[in-house]
Amino acid sequence: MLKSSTINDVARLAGVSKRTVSRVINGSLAVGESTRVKVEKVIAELNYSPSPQARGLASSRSYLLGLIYDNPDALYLDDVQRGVLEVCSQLGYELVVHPCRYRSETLVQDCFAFINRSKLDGVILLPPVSELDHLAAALKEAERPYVRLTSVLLDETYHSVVSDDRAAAAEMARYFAQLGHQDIAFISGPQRYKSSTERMEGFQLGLSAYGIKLRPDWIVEGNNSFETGIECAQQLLSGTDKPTAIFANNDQMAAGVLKAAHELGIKVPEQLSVAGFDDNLLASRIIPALTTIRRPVRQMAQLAATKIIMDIEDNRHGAGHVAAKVAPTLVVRESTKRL
Amino acid sequence: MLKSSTINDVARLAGVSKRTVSRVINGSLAVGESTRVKVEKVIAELNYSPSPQARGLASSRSYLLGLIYDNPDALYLDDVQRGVLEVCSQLGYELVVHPCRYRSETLVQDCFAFINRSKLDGVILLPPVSELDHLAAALKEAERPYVRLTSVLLDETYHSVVSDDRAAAAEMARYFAQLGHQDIAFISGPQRYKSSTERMEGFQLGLSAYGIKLRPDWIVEGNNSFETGIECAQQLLSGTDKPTAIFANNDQMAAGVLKAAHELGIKVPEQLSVAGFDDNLLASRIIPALTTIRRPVRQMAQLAATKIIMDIEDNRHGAGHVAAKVAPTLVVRESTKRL
DNA sequence: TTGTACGCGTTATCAC
DNA sequence: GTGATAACGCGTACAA
Repeated sequence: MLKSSTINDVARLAGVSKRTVSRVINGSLAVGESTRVKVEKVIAELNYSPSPQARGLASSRSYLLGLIYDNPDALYLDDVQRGVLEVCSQLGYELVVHPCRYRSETLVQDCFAFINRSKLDGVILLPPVSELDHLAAALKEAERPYVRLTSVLLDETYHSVVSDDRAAAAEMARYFAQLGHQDIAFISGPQRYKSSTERMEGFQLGLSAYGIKLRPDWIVEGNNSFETGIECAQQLLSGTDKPTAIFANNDQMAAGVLKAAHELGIKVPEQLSVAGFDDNLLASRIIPALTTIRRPVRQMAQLAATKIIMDIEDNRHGAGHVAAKVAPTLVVRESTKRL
Repeated sequence: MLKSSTINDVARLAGVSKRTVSRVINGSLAVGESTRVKVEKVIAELNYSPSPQARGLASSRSYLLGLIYDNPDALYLDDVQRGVLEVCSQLGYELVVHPCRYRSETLVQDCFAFINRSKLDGVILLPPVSELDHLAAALKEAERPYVRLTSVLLDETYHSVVSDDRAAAAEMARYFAQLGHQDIAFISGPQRYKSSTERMEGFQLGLSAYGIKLRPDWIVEGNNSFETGIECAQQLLSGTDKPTAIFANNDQMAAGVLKAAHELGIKVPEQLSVAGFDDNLLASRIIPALTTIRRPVRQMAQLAATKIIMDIEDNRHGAGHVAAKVAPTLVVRESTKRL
């Protein structure tokens, strides 16, 4: 493990002082053109790159970003990680991951232990953890840069990247209505999640534009799992009059609906249209392939990384001007059909 | 962002020297019992934790582990991350993720740039990147601790955690045979992956124990994607005589087989038994639920983290004695049936 | 058993 | 514009 060259080596070979090299590295304007060129040449020759460790020690920064989440959907997570990395690795940051438990009493403490231990420069919060206002408040209090990925604006724009789930759900409603469906059911996610209420309200709003109102007994709540999707569907499909279409809060539950329908001998999409939300791996693989909503997760992650780095590098104003809202899109597949 | 306390604060309040505090932190034996207690008390009061930054600078370590992968399966990745973190966060390490491109010409350079930039203490390699002997060789050459997660032993045991895919595939063969199947087809993964050849050979070996031999034209190669799964299945199921069972190299392709069978009007499992490998999210959600092989991914990740930290902390001997092999298990669901 | 002094690689404060 | 020099927080010869 040959030790790499240091700023001293560069300084010596370039015949200048450490301080000057440091200036060049950090793009200070106050360096003579010829000196700068000379130094840059040596840097290139030595293949030198500054040590984040030492850098951090001196400037109390770590060049480390944290990703905090408690997310069941691995695909979503992977997408986020890749999006964040595309931005941050280019700017000299690395990403440290931190799964946690949303319902833990000690969540805030856990997060801060994580942050302090590694002296993270900032953290990105994924839903549903991102919806926790007290966590965000604590972060703000501690003046620790953070960005929240959410389904509705909950914070200043420089702290937020939001996907307009409400509008997306409304679009699904419009699509259902235009397919001729009137008897529509909705399987919601846990009401404690903002994403759940946003999607439900958006769906209802979209439906009402067509004069359609959801029957109260056709709004049931699951916990976003495959299993509760099955249970909710069984409940919905066991009555004498059945819905002709079901919109589930996510793909997992929609898959559960498919399963339940299959067991009840109900054909999808011939007798029942089903749609989900997320467009995760499942959606395109399952039979029939699921009509769903796709969020531009990768793009959201990139925006989040951009914002947080801007904030860290003392340009919160700039961070506020990066787009904060992205639009999910409807993906039509095989699980929905004109009535 | 109030600055946290340092080793000096602890020393001052405990009325001892820095050096002594340092000894306590690092568990040196050469500290008087009363002194130790006193120091530990102050540490607790101050909620002090040493800065990895400064620590690293002084001892040229970073307390950072890297995870290098180019993996299509997000669920697998998530499992690995959680497994690694369970171990390493407890021992004061953090995990930095690094997706890369398996087929890149500059893969080794990329990885080393990543490692050197953050001065990682060690890296964990996931398949298929873990199968690259020249990467491992470079790591060894650079004396950088690493552990490879593979499907067959490719390296010293202290560099390896392997799942016995060969044995697992053989078990699937036995299961198929005992179900009475004789006309069996196999969809392999890319032959450049060791995991593919291991599974194929294991399957063939297992079958031969029952006097069954795979017809050459019933061994087709996909690239582990859903799409190639469909294509391979179409090819397999278009002839006059069809196999009664298909074993695919992974769940994605098995899902493709289900899709193709569905489109061809072939009922699974009544007319065709299908099995996959991985037990990823898909397997239990799809209709019919997939019979497959489950690897103890979480456990493998924990073992890998344990080994690498042992190696880092200069106990390679110990690392070699941690289990290096784990056994995947057969998970029977609905997609297979007695002939 | 405990303490002193210095080094790790960088940034930041001043002078010049 | 440039350069000594002092931090930053911790580990570690070397002494005591």
